[in-house]
Parts: sequence; C-alpha cells; structure tokens
Amino acid sequence: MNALIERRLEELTELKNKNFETYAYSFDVNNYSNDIKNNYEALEGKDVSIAGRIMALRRMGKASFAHIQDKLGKIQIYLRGDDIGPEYEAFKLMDIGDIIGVTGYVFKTKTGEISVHGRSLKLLSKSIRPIPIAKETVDEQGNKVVHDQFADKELRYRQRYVDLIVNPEVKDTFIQRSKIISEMRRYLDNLGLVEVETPILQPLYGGASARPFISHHNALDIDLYLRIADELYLKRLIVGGFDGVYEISKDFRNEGMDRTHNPEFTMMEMYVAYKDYIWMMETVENMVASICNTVYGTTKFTIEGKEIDFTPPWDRMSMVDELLKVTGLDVLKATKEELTAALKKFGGEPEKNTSKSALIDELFEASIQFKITQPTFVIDYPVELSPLAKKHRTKEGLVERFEGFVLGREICNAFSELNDPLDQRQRFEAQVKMREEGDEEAHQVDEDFLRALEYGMPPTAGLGVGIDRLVMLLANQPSIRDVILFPQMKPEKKEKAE
RNA sequence: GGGUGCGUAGCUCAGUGGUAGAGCAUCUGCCUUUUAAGCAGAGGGUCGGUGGUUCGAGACCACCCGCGCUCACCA
Repeated sequence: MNALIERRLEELTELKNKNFETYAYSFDVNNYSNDIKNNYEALEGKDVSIAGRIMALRRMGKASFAHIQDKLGKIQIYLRGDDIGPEYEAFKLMDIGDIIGVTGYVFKTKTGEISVHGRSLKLLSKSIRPIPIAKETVDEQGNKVVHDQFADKELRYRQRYVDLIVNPEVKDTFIQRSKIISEMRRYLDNLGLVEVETPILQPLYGGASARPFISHHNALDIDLYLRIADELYLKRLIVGGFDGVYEISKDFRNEGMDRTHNPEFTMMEMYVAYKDYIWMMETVENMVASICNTVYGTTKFTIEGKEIDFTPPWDRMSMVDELLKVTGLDVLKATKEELTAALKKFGGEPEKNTSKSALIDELFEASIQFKITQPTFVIDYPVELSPLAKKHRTKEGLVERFEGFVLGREICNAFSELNDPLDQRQRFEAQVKMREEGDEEAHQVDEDFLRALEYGMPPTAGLGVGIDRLVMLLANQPSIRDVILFPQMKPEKKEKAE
C-alpha cells in the first residue's frame, strides 16, 4: 500500500540531496488560471506568475506539459529544459499533486489552448500521498466527460480536502453557500438589525423541541447544554431594547442523522420589535428573492427536476382550512380517534401516546406537506405545537405562526412572538405536563426568560431559517452532507501509523 | 433502531467454488507543442474484519465494522 508513498518520499530525499527547496516559504502570485484565459488578448506574450497544484502531467523527454489548478481553475503550463535549466531536473522529480509556482509568458499552443510557457519553476510543496486524480475528455457535443472520478462518498466526506481538490463542483457548492450567507447578512444589516452572539453553552435549553447534547463545566460542577436554538436569548435582547437582532450560528440536536439532519447545523434567527408574522412573511420572501437574484441572477430554479419560482409573493395556505379541504376534518373539533383514523387513511402511522396537536401535525405532513412544491407559507398552527408563539388575534385555538415549505421541505419557521408573561408561564407548564407524560422533547421552564418577559417585551416577530436546507435547495444538493464541509461521521477505524 | 444494497490495487470497476484481473495512476526506457499524449516493458493486493462450511472461499453461511438508499424518530 505504501509503494506510491515510498516512491514519493524517495523523490523528496533526492530533491533535498540536490539542494532543491521542497517546502517553500512564499511565492509571489500575480495571476490566476481563469483570469489569464479570460484576458488572453491583453496578456499574450506577457509574463505571469501563477501557483497551484499539478493535476496532470505529460512528459516528453526534454519538454513537458502539465495542468496546474489554482483557486479559479486549471491552466496548462509548458516547460522546456532549455528554458528553465537545472530546475528541469527538479521537475523530473515532481508528481501530480505537488504544488508549484511558475513564472513565464502567456501563449497559445498549436491546438489553441491558452497556456503559460515557463521561464522558471519553483517547488512550493511536495505531495507525498497520491491524489485520486480523474481525467477529462470532451465528447462530440462538447461536454466534459470525467473518467474514473473520485466518487466514494465515505472517503469524500471523511477526507473533504481531497474531495475539494479533485471535484471542482464541490468547491463551487461551498462558494455558493458562502455567498448565500453573505447576502443574507447584508440584507439583514440593511434592515437595521444588529448581529449578536448569544451563549452556545446554556444551563437550560429552549426555543425548540429537541433533545440536547449535554456537557459539563468542571469549575462550576454543573451540566451545561449545547443550545438547540437561540430564541430565548435573542428575545431577552428585544426586552433589553434592541429593536432588531439576528444571529447566524450552529445549533446542536442530539437526534438521528439522515439526508436532512446533521447533529450540528447552521441556523439564522432574527427578532424584530413592533412587527408581526404578516410582516415577517413578506420579509422572508423578499430576503430569499434578494439572495437568489444576487447569487444566481434569477428567482427561477430547476431543483430536482422541478421548476421552482421564488418570486414574491409566495402562496399562503391556512393549515386548518387546508386540512378541512383535504381530509374533510375540522381538526380543532375532531377527536383523537377521528384524527388517528384520518392519519391512517393517508398512510401515516400514529405514535402511541401522541397528543392531539401532534396528530394534527402528522396528519398535515402525511396529507399536505409532501405535496407542496412551490414556495408556500403554511400559516396558523394549533397552539399546543407552538409554546412560544402568540395566540391568533381572531382564531380560537391557533397561534400566529408560519412555516415556509419548498418541495415538501421546511425552510423556515416564524411567529408573532408570545410576549404575555402569564400566558407564557401557562404554556411552559403545559410543556412540563407533556414532559411528565413522556415527551422528552417538551420545553423546559426558563424562569429567567419569564422574568425578562415580566419586565415587558414589545410585540415582536421572530424567524428561524435552516441555512443548510436553504443551501441544499438553491445549490440543488440532495444531502445535507453535501452542503456541510465536514459532516458528522462515525469514527474511522484506527489505521496503523503510516 | 428496522429494511435493503455495497465494501476487490492509489482511483474507477470486472471477477457465480478451482493460479487475483482491466483501465487510469506509479516505475524503467524513448520522445522539445502534448492534452484521457504516444510506443515498449515492469512493479503494485491481509479481496473491510473474525469465525465457519468445503479437498479448495474474493465468491457460500454466521457475526462484527463502515458507507449508501429507505422507513421510523426528528425540523
């Protein structure tokens, strides 16, 4: 197994013996691959200095071609022994994967490929582990065909650094992710919101229904929880007089992993005083449309083969009205037995000891949610499902809450925030009862949060957006692992030291 | 956690019980405009692991490890 590595170590030793530097300190780069290709007319015959990783090698005795890859892409270099002198001896000891710096002039080869004719060459870093390099051809239609592409998903996730080197579209996905977050931040800043940081280690976890990771503080000798949401701290800041705040950061939930769940994931939460959920719906659709336009230049996407249009306004759908239409049940008046029967009719499997509100939620998922394709706000949820949302101003038994769905998947959750401290205390108490009845994910009572509400919180609209899922949609990636650089994996078997 | 599929050379993959294979990558030789460079040759394997069945196992059986898909749980 080590034959390839041993060979490279020998080359490394040989380079050192010949007094070639093998791990350089710096190199002055003044051009990049695709910039050179895009500005050929201006650069033809001019000297450029580029640096990158050797991705292909074609040696022909005393001259060689290679492709090097930098941050923008690949470009061919041409090296002749006559031109670069003794460095050509070093070049003979270089491999695919080595990082080099090249200075030379821009030219086109016989076949018309824009290339750099090297005048000098410097090894910047010797690679001693072979990279799983793929080769490319172009078919009759002019499409790129990649041969033997590095495809092993396990290795790609575990060794993302290799994935990024050899699969350019992976890097592109993460650049898209970065741009989406940047544009979101810019949009929220322009709304006048203040970006804040609140505790990740929390003595009580709240703001969502989920099981937490538990840690321990030695000096205080107390357990602390990794947050499952930011909500209760951000609302404390609204109490404190910030009119609008947001936070973009990791939350942690100690639950199963699958295509749409990673134990740590990125959430954007925002809270804006004096606004309600109606305002928030408009803000969400406008913000997403703005991100789409800035990052992709359009609000119309093809995602998983379906045309999706993020152009505002998005559809609004009342949860209970739609359930009445689809199932014929007035879910607020229906009994648990009726709900269970309806759920079974739609192929759902009701959990034992499930509350009525949970049954309504499951019925909604089974009968309606999965069919939602275009961006849609589902509004007005049963009160039991939403212990932090404000009671609906006109509809009994409901709260002012919406979730945004695209392609059957939730991308955001928002309410008119509950600011009545007495009501909030009752809701927490109802959660305590659910916990006692076995619901591990019921909320805890947060007395300090209640105390904050007792000082008075203005009417407030709040929102949470799952960034990973938003990126999955816009970048058209099927798994959350494809939008998280280092997704959680089971521990690797210990390899023998190499 | 359940179901299901997969794990063979650095990578991508063939191999249905009888000597471990191919392409690319690597190495040697030739080659100063090649581009999946070419030509000639060579090396490279604990077939995920442990047991078992068998005269004989990469293949069959059991268990274990890891990954994918899917269901459940869960946003």
